[in-house]
Amino acid sequence: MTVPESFANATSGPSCQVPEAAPTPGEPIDDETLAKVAKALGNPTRIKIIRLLLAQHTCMTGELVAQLPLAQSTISEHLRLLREAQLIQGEIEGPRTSYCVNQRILTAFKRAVADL
Amino acid sequence: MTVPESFANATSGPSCQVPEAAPTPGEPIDDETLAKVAKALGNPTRIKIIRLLLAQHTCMTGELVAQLPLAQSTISEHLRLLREAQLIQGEIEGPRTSYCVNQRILTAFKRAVADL
DNA sequence: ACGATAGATCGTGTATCGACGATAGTCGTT
DNA sequence: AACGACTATCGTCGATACACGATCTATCGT
Repeated sequence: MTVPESFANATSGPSCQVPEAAPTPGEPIDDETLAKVAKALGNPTRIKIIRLLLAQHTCMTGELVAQLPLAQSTISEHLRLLREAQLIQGEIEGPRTSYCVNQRILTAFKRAVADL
Repeated sequence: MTVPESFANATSGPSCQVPEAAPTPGEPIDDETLAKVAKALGNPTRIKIIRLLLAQHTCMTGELVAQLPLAQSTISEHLRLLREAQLIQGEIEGPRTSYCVNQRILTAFKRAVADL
C-alpha cells in the first residue's frame, strides 16, 4: 500500500488552512451521525486533543504526543477514532501528519446538540 | 434493600415537573464530565430516548419500551447509563418509574459543546 | 395474603474501547 | 544506499458496552 489504508479520506489539498470562515449553514445530521460524533467526544483525552487542535489550528501528531501523558500509539489510536468520526482531518506532510478540526462536522454537531 | 440500589440519586420530590423554566446560568462543566455526558449520548438509542423524554416531558419506562424496538432489559440498561451520566432523573411512582431529562446537565452540556 | 404487573438487576455472549509495546512503512538527510 | 525521525498499524490485555432472556423485587388490586 502506498497510503496508510484508512487515510483514503485524507485530503491532499490544503484542507487545514485557518478555519476562520466556517459560515456553513450546515445540513443537519441524523441521529446516527450525532451519536457517532458524541461517542468520539466521549473521552477526556479526545476532548483535550480537540481543544489543542482548535487552539493551534493545526498540529503534528508529535506535538500532541508531547503535550499529553500517553504513549504515541495511544494518541495515534485516538486520532484514528476522531478521524473515523470525521471530527478531524489529517494531511500527510512529508514524514509527518498534521491534523486539524473538521469545522463542518463540528459545527453541525454543535447545531444538533443545541437543537436537542 | 428498600430502594433499587443505584436509585440513591432518584429524587423523591417533584423533580420531574415541566422543565419550562431552565434559566440555569449553569456552572461550566469540566472535560471529565463533558466526556461522560458525550459518551452517554454516543448511542443512537439513547439519543432517541432523550428525544422522547424531551418531547413528552416525562415518560414511564414502559412507554419507552413500547416505542423502541428493543427488549425491556436493554432499555432499562440504557436508562441506567443515562442516569449515571446524570442526563436523566428517575422518579419512582408506585410500581413504575417515570423519567425526565435533567435540564441542568443538558444545558451545561450544550453550553460546553457550544463553547468548543 | 395473593396474584398480577412494572421495572431493575443478574448472567451470558459478543463486540468495542483504551492502553501499551513492538513493528513496519514513509520520507528527508547524509 | 543506508539511517534516523515520525507515525500508523498490529497484537495483546483487561475493562466496558450492548443486547438478550431469566429472575428478583416492590407495589397495587382484589
